Amino acid sequence: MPELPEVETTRLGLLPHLKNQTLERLTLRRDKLRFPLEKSALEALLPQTLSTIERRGKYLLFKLQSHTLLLHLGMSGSLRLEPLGTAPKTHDHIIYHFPKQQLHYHDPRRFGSLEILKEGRLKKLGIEPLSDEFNGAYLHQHIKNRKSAIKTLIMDQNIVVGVGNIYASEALFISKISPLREGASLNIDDCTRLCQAIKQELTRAIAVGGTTLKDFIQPDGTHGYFSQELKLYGKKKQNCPNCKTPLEARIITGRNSIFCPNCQK
DNA sequence: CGGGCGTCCTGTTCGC
DNA sequence: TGCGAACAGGACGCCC
Repeated sequence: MPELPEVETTRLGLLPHLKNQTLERLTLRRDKLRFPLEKSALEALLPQTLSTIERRGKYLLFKLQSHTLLLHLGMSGSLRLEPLGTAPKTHDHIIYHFPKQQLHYHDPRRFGSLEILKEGRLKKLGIEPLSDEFNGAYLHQHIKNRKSAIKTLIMDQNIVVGVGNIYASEALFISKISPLREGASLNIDDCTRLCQAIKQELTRAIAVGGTTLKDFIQPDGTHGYFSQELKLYGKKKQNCPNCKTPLEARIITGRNSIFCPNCQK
């Protein structure tokens, strides 16, 4: 479930501990995650200093001197710092060894990935949702000829990155737009409201995540999810928090989608 | 290129 | 109560 806020919170939690530390080696405990792990190529790169950790969409970029390691958490991935010598738990697939601690990549469903960043790998990604470029005009331009449901379009990483099923549903609820509407049916004003809602939700979630940063270095690996704040997620069969109409659940492009048929038009 | 769907996985929740 | 089935979900590949 990591969407942009969880990835950003992870980045912010790790950075003070790992910036400018030497990544001495990696332990790869399986041959593949989502993709085969490039074992020999990864081993050949190390040791190297980790200069910083950046984020692009839902990807974490571990910047080494000569290369960048690209990590995606998939839907069940998490990272946690552990003392040197800590034994891996079930589903800890990768261990990053640093001089004073080790970083465990944990991912029960193994939808995540680790690869050496190659030229062009991220070139199709859309813009960052928290950038100034992401606004009503940009969104309108990119969806005005599209027949797909608006929810599918804001989750399309080629248009805007970082928005997954949870925050897409929340943002549509806040902006009172039905997730079922065709992209082309939204006018500039709809797009502006939706952009603002996306930015607001992501920003709030990062802020809440920031208050629970310590969780990322706890052995349980708990994330700073925003779950108490979510208005719809996990609430099928409940009533709209605004108007008390029963919430509706529909599958949109294979994703369960919850919305209020009264508030969201 | 757009759009729809299947696929990868396993822990959790659901329904009989 | 206990069991198996369905579900959860990001990104990519495939097909039309």
